[in-house]
Order: sequence, then structure tokens, then C-alpha cells
Amino acid sequence: MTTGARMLAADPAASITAIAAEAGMDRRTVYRRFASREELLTAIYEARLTAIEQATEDARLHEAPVAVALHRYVEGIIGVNRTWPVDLGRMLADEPVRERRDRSYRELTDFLRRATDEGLIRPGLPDGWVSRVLPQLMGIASRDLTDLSPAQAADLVVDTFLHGLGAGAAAPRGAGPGGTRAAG
Amino acid sequence: MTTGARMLAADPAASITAIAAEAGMDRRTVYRRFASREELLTAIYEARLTAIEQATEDARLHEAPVAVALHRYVEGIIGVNRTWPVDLGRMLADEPVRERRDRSYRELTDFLRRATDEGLIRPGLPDGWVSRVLPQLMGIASRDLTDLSPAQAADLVVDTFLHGLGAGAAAPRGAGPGGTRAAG
DNA sequence: CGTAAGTGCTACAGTCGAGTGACAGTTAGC
DNA sequence: GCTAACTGTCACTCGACTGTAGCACTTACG
Repeated sequence: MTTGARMLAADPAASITAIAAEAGMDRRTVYRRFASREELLTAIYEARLTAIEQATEDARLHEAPVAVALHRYVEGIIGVNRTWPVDLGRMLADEPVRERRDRSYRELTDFLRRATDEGLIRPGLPDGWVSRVLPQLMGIASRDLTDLSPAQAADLVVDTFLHGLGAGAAAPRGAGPGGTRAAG
Repeated sequence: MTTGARMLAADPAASITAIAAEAGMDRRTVYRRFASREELLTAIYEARLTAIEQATEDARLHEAPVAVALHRYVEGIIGVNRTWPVDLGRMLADEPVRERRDRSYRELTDFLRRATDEGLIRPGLPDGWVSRVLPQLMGIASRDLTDLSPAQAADLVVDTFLHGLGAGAAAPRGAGPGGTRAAG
């Protein structure tokens, strides 16, 4: 099913025929597993959601030290993004799926608030800015920096997230000049 | 035409009927102005490209001090993003349009290289990371922080881009705690 | 060997959107 | 009032996709 997800990530309007072809099976076979197109999409998104929830749990966002939890979370989500690259946001007709998605987002927001309270993140930033920047950084790292392992990509994302790309900040340990250069 | 672009931004697969309806005219009228759907899309994207090129020129990326040019560029592009929110990337069948887009991207990359050479941006980062993070930050600010003016949003984007969101960095002048809070 | 499950393939109806044609109504300028 | 340009509307063809039906084939299992 992951291959079909990759197809949908490239083109959310992909036809069942195209999705089936990429997965190496016939269009009719897809309909034997999923009653409709919507059901297939829901199944894929649910798989992604489950992976996200697993990664969130593994990161122990509520208990672990914020710096540790942040890195573990980023690394986990980058892995999820690569396994289930499907973007969605459009195909959210299902109320239960939408609710699960919102819960995951809220969990991230709560964690980032804790990180702010504990002094890791600067306070006073506009609402939603912090919790939108982080997923986007993870998204870029997942999509465009395929040469980096999830752990290496997480180093870069966390460092960029906390310190930016200006010259006046500390470079990440083990990701310095010449260390993790990726191809074009 | 901007209204049609807003429609396409929300759903790239929007029908001509829907686009025309949002623009307050009949589907048939659209076909009188544009020979085909592809031509309409091309026209919209060309309008965005022209605005981008104007903003790039206004920022004087080659001559102005890098810090100044960066801020001017970000402010300009945020304005463009709000006027022409269309995302594209998918609808790039036209070779000339694609080439213009690539040229704009190259211009940004060149500028960011200069900014690195002159010590504004940290060297040794993976290829493509810097030039992908900045547009994404501008995109979030354009879409989700609608309460902020382009200038205010640019303050935030530049500060985040250079210093990140960690507590150990200087907050932007005039965008401190309680200053530019946006509604959730 | 025989059966059952799963798959590929062809064919079909229904829907939706793209694009075109023809006609009627409206507005501006003479 | 008359004309020209523009627009709205009805009606059509064409193509692509969804979802379903039926039949043939392969594979595994007893």
C-alpha cells in the first residue's frame, strides 16, 4: 500500500488505475480490497496517522526532557513522512480521521508550549507560528534531503528550528562543514 | 483573475465552473478569454512570476547589503504570495514558464550564496537546505499569519530564518512579546 | 486431481469536466 | 434607434474516471 501512497503524494488526483499500476496490480483488484476510492484514501491516511501516533508516543512528549523529546519526535516524524509521504489536508471528509489528525496536532502544540515554558523556545511568538514552522522543516528534510538518514535530518531540523541558519549560532554536533552535504 | 487564483490555491484540481463562479462570471466567459484550461493556468502563473521578478528586482539582491536585501525580498515575496497564492509545481508543462521559475529560484540561490560568503548565513549546510527553508517560512507567514502586515511578517520570517525559535537568540525589534500576536 | 481464493482482463453504465456552437440579453458609443 | 462588443444560458460532443459484472487463469492446499 505504501507504493500507492507515494503515487498519491506526487499527485493527489491520481486515478485508481495509476495507483494500481504503480502498485503492480490491476485496478479491479484495488476495488476488491477497498469498496471505493474514498475508503482507500482513508486507509492510507489512517496508516499514516497510526505511524504518527506511534512516533509521538515513542518520543514521550509529556515526560522526557524537552530537548530529548523534540529530537526523538522530529526523527520519528521524518521516518513517517518518508514511509507515508502522502500530504492530505484536502481529503479530510471523514470526521473521525480529521479528529485524530487534530488530536495529533494538539499534542504537538501542547509539547511546544511546554518547551516554551521550560525555556527551550522563545516566548512571545505569534500564535501558531512555532507549531507550523516545525512540521514544515520536517517536511523539507523528509522530501528533499533524502541523502540524510532520519537521525541526521533530525539533527539539522532541530538545529535550524532552534538556532536558525544565521552565522551567529552554534552548528549541530556532527553535521558541520563537509559532514552531511547532500547532492543537488 | 486574482480570485480565480485563490480558488486554485485551495484546490489545484478545481473545475473551470468553480473558478468562474468564484470570479463572478460564467464558465463560457472564461473560455472566451482563455482558449483552454492550460492557458488560464499559464496566465495565472505568469502573473505570479512577473510579481516575483518585480519583487526580486526591487530587493536588489545583487547590490544591496545582504541583510537589507533579505528583508526587502522576504517582504516582497510575502506580498506576492498573498496576491497570487497559487502554489503550482504540478502545472508546469510549459517549458518557458518552467524556465522563468528556475531562473527566479537560481537568483535566490545565488543571493543566499552571497549571504553565506559575506557571513550572514552559516556555511557548511547541506545543499538546497537554505534555499528551501526560506520559501517555506515565507509560505507559512503568507498563509497562516494573515493578521500581520507583509512588513511585520517579514520581520518574523527573517528572524526565524537567521536565529531560529530557540530561547537563546535575540527577538526581532518590534515583534517581541505581546507585540504581534496573531489569532489562532 | 479437484476445489477455493485471489488475480488479470474485457466490457459496461453512470458521472463529471473540458471545450464548442448557437442564440438571447445587455451596455456603450455613434 | 442602431450597431458592436461583451456576457449569460442552453445544449451538445468527447474523453477520462468511477464502480460493477462476468469470465479465464494461476496458485495453493487437501
